[in-house]
Amino acid sequence: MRIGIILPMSWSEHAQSVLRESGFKPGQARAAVIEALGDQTCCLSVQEIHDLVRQRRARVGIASVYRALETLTDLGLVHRLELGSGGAHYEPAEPSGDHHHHLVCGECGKVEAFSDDRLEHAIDTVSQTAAYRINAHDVVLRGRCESCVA
Amino acid sequence: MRIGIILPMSWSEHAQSVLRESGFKPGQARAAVIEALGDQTCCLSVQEIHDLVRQRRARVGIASVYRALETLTDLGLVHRLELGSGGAHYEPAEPSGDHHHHLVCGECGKVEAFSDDRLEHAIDTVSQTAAYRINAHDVVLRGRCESCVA
DNA sequence: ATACGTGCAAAGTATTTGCAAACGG
DNA sequence: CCGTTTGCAAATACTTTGCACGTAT
Repeated sequence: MRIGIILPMSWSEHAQSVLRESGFKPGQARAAVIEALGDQTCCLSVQEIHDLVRQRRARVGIASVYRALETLTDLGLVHRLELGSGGAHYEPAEPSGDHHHHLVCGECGKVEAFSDDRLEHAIDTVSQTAAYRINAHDVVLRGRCESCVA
Repeated sequence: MRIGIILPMSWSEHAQSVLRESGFKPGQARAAVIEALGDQTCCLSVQEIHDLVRQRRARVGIASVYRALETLTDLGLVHRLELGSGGAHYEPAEPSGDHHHHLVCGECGKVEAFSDDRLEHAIDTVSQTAAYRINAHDVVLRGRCESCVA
């Protein structure tokens, strides 16, 4: 066995590399979606992603954005979130498996990330007990953000 | 102050009583939605609710179902769930505040309820620490159900 | 060459809204 | 009566699909 040199790789590079290895051909639209997501730490709506993509490359159709997001989701490169605000949100998935959950303000719609080891541990325990073979989970805390409470 | 006699009250009766106290007038469509939900222990899609409602009373429009569900959700009488399957799901909210979470099979779409004290506790702790004023939370575990794994 | 990727427009769902008629207090 | 509730149809929002053309191998 050969031991490779481990180089720091951004999420965008990682995503492109997984796509290539999975037999996908490079394309402008998908690359632009990956670039847009690569800059994010938390989730974006499809509309927001489309807007970002258009800032860099004109004439990318919304359909291509949806198609790219579906492909990336299937490969486990992005997570799809349903926050109850009418449209799905997407965010890059950490290759390490690390992940966070979300706080959603019901007033202004702001979304923030949080993570908590105890919560993750509790979920892992439940997942092992369940009759289902669990491979993913989402936690959404809903309330009002600081600004909206004031 | 008068102390009332506490009678066991079904969720349906409770919901009707809250509506009355909140100044809503009785109506056939909303009553039918409440009846349909009252029989459930777990969540139903809007389509399923509409179908159940129509089994008992013909000519109830889907719009009335949506309106009833919105009202009930606003009053905290039902919980709305986004399971990622394209449409929202609704279930009666226990007046006691007790609640459960959901296991979703990505293969066949089956949804089951589960609850876990340790998980609730972890969520409560996080909720108190957060900058947001949290008033609700959802947990969804995704995977494959027993039948689909086999 | 051949198959995949993309933009556009059209089709599909899911949900909301406008409105006149029915209904309850 | 008067305001609420409702059914229907139309409108809107979100997402998927069909198709012709571009592009990479």
